Amino acid sequence: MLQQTQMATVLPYYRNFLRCFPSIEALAKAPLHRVLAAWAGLGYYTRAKNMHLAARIVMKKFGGRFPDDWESVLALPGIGRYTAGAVLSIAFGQRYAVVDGNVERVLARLLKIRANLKTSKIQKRLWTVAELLVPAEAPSKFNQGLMEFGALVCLPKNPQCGRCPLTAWCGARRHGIETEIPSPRQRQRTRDIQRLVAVIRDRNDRILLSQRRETTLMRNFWEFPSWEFKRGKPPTSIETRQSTCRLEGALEQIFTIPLKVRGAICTFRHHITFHRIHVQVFEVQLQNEASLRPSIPPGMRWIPKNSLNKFLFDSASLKILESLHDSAG
DNA sequence: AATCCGGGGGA
DNA sequence: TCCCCAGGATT
Repeated sequence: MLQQTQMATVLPYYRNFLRCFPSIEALAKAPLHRVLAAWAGLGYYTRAKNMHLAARIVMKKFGGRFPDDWESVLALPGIGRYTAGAVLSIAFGQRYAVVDGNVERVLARLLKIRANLKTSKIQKRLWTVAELLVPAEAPSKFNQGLMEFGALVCLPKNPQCGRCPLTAWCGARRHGIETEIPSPRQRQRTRDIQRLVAVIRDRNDRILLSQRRETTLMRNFWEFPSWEFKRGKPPTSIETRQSTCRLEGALEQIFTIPLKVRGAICTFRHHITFHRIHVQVFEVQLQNEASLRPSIPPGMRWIPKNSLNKFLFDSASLKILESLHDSAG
């Protein structure tokens, strides 16, 4: 859970997760959708999938007992060099190093490394140093202490050199360049994506939802039928008419029943990593009021409005749901 | 050895 | 908008 996610963000999820799945066995036996439900809102959902799979592997291959050797731990899905080191040192007291974002920064300042820390050359150096530093005695305390030191004292923006016990050994401090290290990382260029969302209702005020299956991305999550288009630049509000046509075209390809785009419900932007998704939500109605059993594509379901809360949604879909409540009064 | 990964929180 | 976060997998 803590991979690329701050401690304060993780804690409530962690507590709830352990309530839901108090043991490896409980986690392994649970269906994936229940694991994802406990993860919903935390992001990077492949972590949940990996942890679930890892629990099943531990049950099958290690009889439910978490392995305590480097190769076995590292081979588990979702566990890389950092997590393997953390588990082996903290849970099993073995002498392995950890280099997370905090340790990276602390060591880079101590060693006065001005280069990009993400290159494999520098990473290799940082890991080598961390492995030299970690003591055989209480590696758990050393590793956690080093990470905590980075989080509380050797801060990214305002390093607390005034109350740092290591200034005498700090190369960056000696040259007065502690705020210039680590060097700014190069950012991914954000990509604009246009997403057209159809809120389709039937005569009983049920709403059509589809579940993501084909994709590995956010699989099992439910969403409103939607179509995405890559953009060179963000769409403008003037393009609503164009979007309507585009959505109608997409609907025609999927549905055999006549549908009519009524109008826009809301528009908002949703950011995911380096994607900037311009979401346009449209109200869509069944044209043929007489069709009692409107045939819908596989993977889609009519959901009564009052049971929407039983389904797993990502953040963007939750925003749409909120707007529906708002517009419904 | 880069590059990508479809998250979220805080400033 | 920018920056960071107890990184991992893929190519």
